[in-house]
Amino acid sequence: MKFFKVPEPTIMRLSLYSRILEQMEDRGVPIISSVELGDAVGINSGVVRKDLSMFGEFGVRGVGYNVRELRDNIRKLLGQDRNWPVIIVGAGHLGSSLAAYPGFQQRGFDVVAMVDTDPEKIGTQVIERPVVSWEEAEILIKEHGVRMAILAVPVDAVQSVAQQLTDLGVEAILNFSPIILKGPSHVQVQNVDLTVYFDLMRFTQNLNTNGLRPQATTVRGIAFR
Amino acid sequence: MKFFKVPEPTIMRLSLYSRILEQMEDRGVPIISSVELGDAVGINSGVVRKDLSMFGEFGVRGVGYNVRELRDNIRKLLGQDRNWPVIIVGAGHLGSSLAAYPGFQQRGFDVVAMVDTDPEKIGTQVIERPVVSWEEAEILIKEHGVRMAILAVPVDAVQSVAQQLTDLGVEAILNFSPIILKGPSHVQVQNVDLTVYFDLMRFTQNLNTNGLRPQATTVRGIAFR
DNA sequence: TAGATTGTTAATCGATTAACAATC
DNA sequence: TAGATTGTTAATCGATTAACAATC
Repeated sequence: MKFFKVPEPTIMRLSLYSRILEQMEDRGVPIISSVELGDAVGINSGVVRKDLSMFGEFGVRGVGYNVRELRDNIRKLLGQDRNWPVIIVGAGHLGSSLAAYPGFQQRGFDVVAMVDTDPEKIGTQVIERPVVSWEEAEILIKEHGVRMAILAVPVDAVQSVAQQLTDLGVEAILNFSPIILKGPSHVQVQNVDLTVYFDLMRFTQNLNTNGLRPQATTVRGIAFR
Repeated sequence: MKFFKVPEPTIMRLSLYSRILEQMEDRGVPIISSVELGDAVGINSGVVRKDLSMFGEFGVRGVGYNVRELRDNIRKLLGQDRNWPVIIVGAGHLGSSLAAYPGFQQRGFDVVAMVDTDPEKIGTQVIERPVVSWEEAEILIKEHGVRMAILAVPVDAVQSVAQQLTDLGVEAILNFSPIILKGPSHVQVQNVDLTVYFDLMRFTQNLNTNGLRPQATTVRGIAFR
C-alpha cells in the first residue's frame, strides 16, 4: 500500500483549478499556462506547478498544459469523474440550500435523500429530493452505498446524528453546524463553521475601526485583497 | 498607528474559543485551563496560550483563565461586543438560510435587509427580514452604516453585485458563490467556497477507494480525525 | 536557434510543537 | 512549600517563494 502526503492547501487549490479549467474548456481554450491558471485563482504560478507536479507531469515545457487533459486528470484525482451518492441530514434552510446548490449534481454528487425527524416534512419533497425518516434513510444508504453525509441540523442534535450516521456505515461527514464534531478515527469529519468566517471578517473590520491596519494575510492559501 | 500581524489561524481559533467560553459561562464554569480549552477545540494547549498571549496576559499562572473575563476580552477582540449591521444580497435558498442562521443575531450581527432583483420577492419578508430593491438598499446602507455584505447570488451576478456594493461604500464582502471574487484593495473580500470542502472530503474518500490511505492532516488549524 | 514555460531544487518564511522558567 | 499552569523561548516542521536547468 502506498502512502500519500498531500498538503491540504494543495487539495483545496486543485478544486479551484478544476473549476477554472472547466470554464476554459467551455470557452474552447485549448492550452493554459501555469501563469494564467495562477492568475485565475489568485496565486503564484510556481504554486500551480508545484501542486500539479505532486501527481505527475501534466504539462509540456515551453508550451503549457492541455486544458482538457489537465481537467480530466484533476477530475480523476478529486473523484469528480465518479458519482458520489450523499445524504443531507436536516431539511431546514441550510439543508435545503445545500440541496439546491447547482454545483452539486454538476460535480458528481448525487443527493439521494434528505433526512429529517419532523413528521410534517417526512414524505414531502424539498428541491425535488425526498425527505425521509431515519428508517427509510437506512435503507437508502445501504441501497445506494452512501458513504458521505452532510450535516445541517441544530447544534444540539449534531453529536447524536453523527453517531447515527456512523452506525449506518457512513465514512465521511461534512458538518455545517457551529460545533466541533468529533467522530471515531475511521470516520472523516470535516467541520465547516461559517461563524468563523464572519468573525474573521469582523476582526479585520474591527481593527480598522480602532485605527489599526492589519497586514495582508492569506486565507487557506487563497490570496484575497 | 500600530501595526498588527495576527496569523489567520489564530483569528479563526479565537472564534472557536469564543464559543466554547460562551458555553462554559452558560454552564457556570468559573475557571478554564488552556488544556481544557484546547481539548474543547481539538488542539494543543500550547497553541491556546500562544494565541492568547498575542493580545495580553489573560490568565493566572498556576490557576487558569477566568472564563467570563477571557470571554469578554475575546468578544472585544473579534468585535462581538458591538452591533454590526449587514446586508445579505440574494434572497434565494442560501441567502435565506444565512438570514435564518441563529448564531447571527446572537453574535452581534444585525441583518438589516436582503437585497434581490426579483420583483416577486421585493417587498416580501424572508425570515422576518425585508427583501428590498437596490434603490432601497442604498438608503438602508447609508442609514444603518452598513459596512459588511454577504453575497449569495448566482455565479454570473457576483462580479457586478460586488461592484455595486463597493460603489455603495461597503468595505467587507463575504462571498459564498463558487467564484473567486476580486475586489479593489481597500475592500476586504473573503471567499468561502463550499465546493472546495466537498472536494476536500471526496479527495480523501477517493484515495480510500483506491486503496491508498492519506496521512492525517489538519484543516485550518483545527484537527479532525 | 531563440523564446517560452515546465518541473524541480534551494532559500525563505511562518506556524506549530516542545520545553521550561516564572509565578500563583 | 509543593503542585499546577501560565507566558515565552527555542527547535521543529511544513509550506511558500525564488530561481533555474531542462526541454519543447
